Amino acid sequence: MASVTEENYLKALFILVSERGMATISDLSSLLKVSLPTANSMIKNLKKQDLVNYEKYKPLSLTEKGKREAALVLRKHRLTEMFLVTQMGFGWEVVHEIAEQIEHIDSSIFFERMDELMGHPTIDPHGSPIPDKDGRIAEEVYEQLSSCKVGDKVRLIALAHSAADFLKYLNNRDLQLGVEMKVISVEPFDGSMVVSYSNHSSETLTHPVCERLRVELLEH
Amino acid sequence: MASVTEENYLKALFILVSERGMATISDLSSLLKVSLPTANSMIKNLKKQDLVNYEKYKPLSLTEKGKREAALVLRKHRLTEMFLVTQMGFGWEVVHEIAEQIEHIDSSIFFERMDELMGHPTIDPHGSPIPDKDGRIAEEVYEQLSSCKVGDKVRLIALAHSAADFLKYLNNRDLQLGVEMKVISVEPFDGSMVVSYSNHSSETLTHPVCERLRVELLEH
DNA sequence: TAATTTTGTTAGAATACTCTAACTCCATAC
DNA sequence: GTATGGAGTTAGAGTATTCTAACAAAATTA
Repeated sequence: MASVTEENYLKALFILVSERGMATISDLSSLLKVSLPTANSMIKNLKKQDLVNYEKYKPLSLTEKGKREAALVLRKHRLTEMFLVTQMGFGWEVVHEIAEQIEHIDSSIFFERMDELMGHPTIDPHGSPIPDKDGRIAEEVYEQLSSCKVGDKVRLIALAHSAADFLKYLNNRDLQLGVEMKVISVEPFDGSMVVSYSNHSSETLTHPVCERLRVELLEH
Repeated sequence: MASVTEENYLKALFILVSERGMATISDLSSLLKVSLPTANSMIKNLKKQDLVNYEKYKPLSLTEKGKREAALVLRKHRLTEMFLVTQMGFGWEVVHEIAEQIEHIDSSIFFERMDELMGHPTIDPHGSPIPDKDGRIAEEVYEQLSSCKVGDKVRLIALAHSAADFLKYLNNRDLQLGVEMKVISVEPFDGSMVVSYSNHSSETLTHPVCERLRVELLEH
């Protein structure tokens, strides 16, 4: 079985590829905060195990085997996050850190019991899909809030990132998954948006925020 | 902070010393299933960090600092075992394996929340005391069943070991913590005992089993 | 296209943990 | 009291993961 380090590389690769369509060694190196040669040699190692496709100077991808391994780690991560929120009462802004560690626990009964206790959830507390036991994962087909137009009514479905700072920012504005929002105006210069929702009649969100909010279009 | 490996050495040392009064490098080596030279060099490393007292060819002990570190790992282990049993519905025979991994998670809020959700338990599912946040641990003052005499009435309070095989053996005989037992007879030859409890009127327990059952004397 | 910057690679080394082989110390048995 | 066996030690090496330094390839910019 893959080591903790290897699992982290596979997971990072999986996330990079699903977010940007591709990944390079320097993407990995900066995401995992290791030097370029370190990432380089780990990639060679993973290639040898038939977990990544790799040719010198070419972009990286996961093999089927690698995808499956990565998705199973992601499954453990997201089940854990959901467990921490729904069963242990943690806020969504703290669970990522803990789940980063628990995702490497090697115990199928532990995660199966979590899954069972929660009634087999399909998304984590940030709206990301939880892969199934075979490593299959639902496509994320949501739009970014930043691509919406003035007048659009949308529902907040998921977040593209789950850094604590970002989640606290949302907490401070009462922005939770499921909230229905209306786009009041869009600033062409910097892409910031003014939106209304619940009892917030006019909240300004900067472009980096709007990019990370994934929404379902209700009407426009 | 101590690495996972270091934590395992400290915990092993703590348990050996509290069970046998002392520990040697070969005790450690066999408990942790590493070679003697491996244990030897790790002990030198721990001595350098002022976690163990060690002089060449002499028995080992933990420094105050080492005891505290070890007790905090044990706290995480035992809180986890209790959580797995009381909050997640696992049997006491499977929790040790999972707790062996979770005890190394570095997150005080995680374990504090466990503790809180369970109402600050003082013992784990096998009757062993849970050290407090400062690493203080209650003395275990119980007797071994093996030291009891014919006619003694006792209550099962704790187990000296928690290997799955042993716990399944107890499960098969409906032996749980709290059960009141009476010593019917003792076989001088091999130290095995016949006891009665609940709806078991005559159950034979071998000496290794009786040694591992910790009891409180009710009357004799 | 030539120059520059970014990205990727190789070489060589450090740290943590592990091992086997070979030797030494020490307690105990005769 | 010496021989012997178990316990402890040292030396030397291997694996996994990481780094820096130096160089090469590819992409971008001028």
